[in-house]
Amino acid sequence: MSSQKQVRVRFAPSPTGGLHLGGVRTALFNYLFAKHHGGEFILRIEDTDQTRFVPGAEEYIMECLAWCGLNPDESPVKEGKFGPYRQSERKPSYRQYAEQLVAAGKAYYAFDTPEELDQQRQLQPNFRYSHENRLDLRNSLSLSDEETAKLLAEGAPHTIRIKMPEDEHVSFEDMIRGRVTFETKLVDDKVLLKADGMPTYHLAVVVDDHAMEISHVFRGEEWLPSAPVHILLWEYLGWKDEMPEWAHLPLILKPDGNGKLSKRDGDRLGFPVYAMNWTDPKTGDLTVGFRERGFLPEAFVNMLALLGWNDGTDQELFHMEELIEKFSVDRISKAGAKFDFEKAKWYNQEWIKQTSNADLLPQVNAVLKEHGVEADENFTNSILDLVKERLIYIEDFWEQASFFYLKPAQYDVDAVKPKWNADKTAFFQDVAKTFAEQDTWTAEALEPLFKDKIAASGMKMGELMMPFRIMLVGGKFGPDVFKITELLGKEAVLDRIQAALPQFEG
RNA sequence: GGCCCGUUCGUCUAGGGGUUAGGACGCAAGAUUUUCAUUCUUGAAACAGGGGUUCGAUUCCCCUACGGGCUACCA
Repeated sequence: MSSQKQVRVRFAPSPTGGLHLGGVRTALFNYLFAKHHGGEFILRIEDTDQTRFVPGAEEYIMECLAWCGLNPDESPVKEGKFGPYRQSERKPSYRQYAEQLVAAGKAYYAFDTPEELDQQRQLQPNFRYSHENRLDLRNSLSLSDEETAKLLAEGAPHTIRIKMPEDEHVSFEDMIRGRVTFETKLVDDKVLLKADGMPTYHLAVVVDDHAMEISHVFRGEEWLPSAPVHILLWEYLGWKDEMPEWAHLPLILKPDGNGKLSKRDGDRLGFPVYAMNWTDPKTGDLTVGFRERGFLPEAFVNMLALLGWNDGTDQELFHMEELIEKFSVDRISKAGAKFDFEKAKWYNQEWIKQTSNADLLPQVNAVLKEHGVEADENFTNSILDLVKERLIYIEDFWEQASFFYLKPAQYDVDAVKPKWNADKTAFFQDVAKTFAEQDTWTAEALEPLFKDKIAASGMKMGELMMPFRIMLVGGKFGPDVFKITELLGKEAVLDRIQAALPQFEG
């Protein structure tokens, strides 16, 4: 039945927590599945009255998705036929369905206050609101109809809870895990509608998925224990035949130790956990995101897709089109995956190598600007050719190439001074003189010139190449020294030789 | 505690009744190089344990252990 359905999938983040690795990956897998099957990807905001007012949170989510290239077909900003796309704006329908369940005997009014329930939990360590004790608590099952009617008429605060069957098995076929079975007697009577009239996730997700004709649900494994509640709800609401297929994704775990990856782990271990910079609305603390840390979205998405999925070959680098084409649910692994930041960095490095200069240049220019440098694009483009494969992050460009733009502020004198002598000074004065007269300023022309002089001087190559490099660069690193010489240009090279010599002699 | 899910190198994983158990990251060594990086080559490194089933189990089944998730009027 579902195989004939239009594939429609949704991502339903809450606006309170920012978009971390797990969230983006859930969005990604939803997206890949939908697009692989030519279906639609819908963004629904799972907000409530309390959480909807986090300033900018919704925009943040949409910006993250856009950065990752996961553009929803429908969303709060791109409306379609299944709106509204914010849970807070769908409020009226939830109560109606909850009442419908009560009328059908599948749910009931519960008048217990949170305080009363807390008390129960104190008394009984394993307290569950369930068939075992629901008749001892204050609800429409234990009270007479008159009492219930009276309480409702008085406007007594109440919730609506699902009435779990006493002894049934609920089972379903998970697309990733196969058949999963639960005993209803061990599941509690979850609250469906809160006293404030807002639905809990359990009610909202079922009502919304039905209204939006969702065909497949991909969500984190942490939802697996509440799946029986959702399955029963689909059934009780009379929508059993329209129920989506389920897939519970393995969790992303801490790199060290155990447990779900959290924002704290990033701070502790020095890597991002959010797609983009995230400011905690409560504490005001800023957590650096992958984007700001210098990740290419292609690398970020690629890395996330391969965390728990592979195409069965040794291929590790995929662009989005390829991921869509090759995505397949039965290649999703079952076990949680520890996040490895080293591997994430490797993906980024590989993607920088793969990305054209033209695409990289705007970001490189931004890095230069941060350091107060404005430069000719062609000049930067040539430098990029030289240093591209050394970059793990775009920001590394500055570390690897700043000497092209700025004369070294200090030199690694320890590397040259001890072995310096008057012959070397003379050698470089001679080089400077020859270079000054040189017309063809290319690496190919300059290199033989320089090497001939070395041969003539009787000194060793290493004794003179290294000082030359340090004159130009400041340290013992960087690309081919004659390429640097070429790009720097005659004037700058001569200037740097003269600037460095006194330092080496001292 | 209860329920549910999981378990192949340190990490991400491929594989699957008979394999030298493959790849990648990281690590180590070597080659190249005027430096650093890149690149290339090589190396160390894994089937959680115990029972079955079987001629044969890392692969299938069960148990145990371990890990994780959930157990809110949060999602």
